[in-house]
Amino acid sequence: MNTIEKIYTLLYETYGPQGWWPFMKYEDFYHISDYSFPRDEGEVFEVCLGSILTQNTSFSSVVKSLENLKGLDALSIDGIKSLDIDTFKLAIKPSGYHNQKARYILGFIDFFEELGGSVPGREELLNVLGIGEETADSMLLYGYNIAEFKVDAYTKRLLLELGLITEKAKYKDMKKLMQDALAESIQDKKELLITYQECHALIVKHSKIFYSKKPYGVGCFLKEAFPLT
DNA sequence: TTCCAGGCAATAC
DNA sequence: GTATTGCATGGA
Repeated sequence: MNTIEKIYTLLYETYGPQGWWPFMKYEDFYHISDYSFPRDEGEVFEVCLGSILTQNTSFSSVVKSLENLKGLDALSIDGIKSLDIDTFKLAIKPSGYHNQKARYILGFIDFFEELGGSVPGREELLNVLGIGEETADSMLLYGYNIAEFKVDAYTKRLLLELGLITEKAKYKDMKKLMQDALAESIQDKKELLITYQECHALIVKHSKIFYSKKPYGVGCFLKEAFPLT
């Protein structure tokens, strides 16, 4: 087992399955151990919407925005389109950058509707204003069930602290590192997809505890298990 | 009060 | 291609 696989195993044994993506219709927003989601276009859109809203923002703030939209009966494409722009901005205000994100979301809706239910390519997504590498991978991984590993600030912080990358590592470097390592002993496509989904979620779960404030990694059992590997 | 959150685009070299 | 800056709110 390679180091990344060992890290994943330790995290999974510690925290259990996370069951991302969280959905608003559930009491606790998650569907632990149920990987049949998303199961319709509306849920795919909810993941994409959340992916944009959560940019540089805590998910608890995103939940507030989603609840605002739900309260306006606007947690859907048609719902959002029925709102006037100021009402929409106000609803997503808790997530920050509401002026930008409102533009991004409306632009994405146009793109999403043109897809007509087909699966967008990664490059295609990256051409949409407001969608960068992480957001694209978030949509593909959790919205479209495509095995594109999602790297975020936590992932970099953790890999850095464990000495597995250098400060210069780019998004695509870290993504390849994670994907290749996790794919090493997994042949089944669905199992690999679920592993990518769980792994990112577990990294966030773990990092919220040990890598949110400096100095990073104090008390982190991964650092003890893999001292400067 | 400061720091950080499940980033991205525009701009300047 | 790399570095810097603006975008904004909420919680610890």
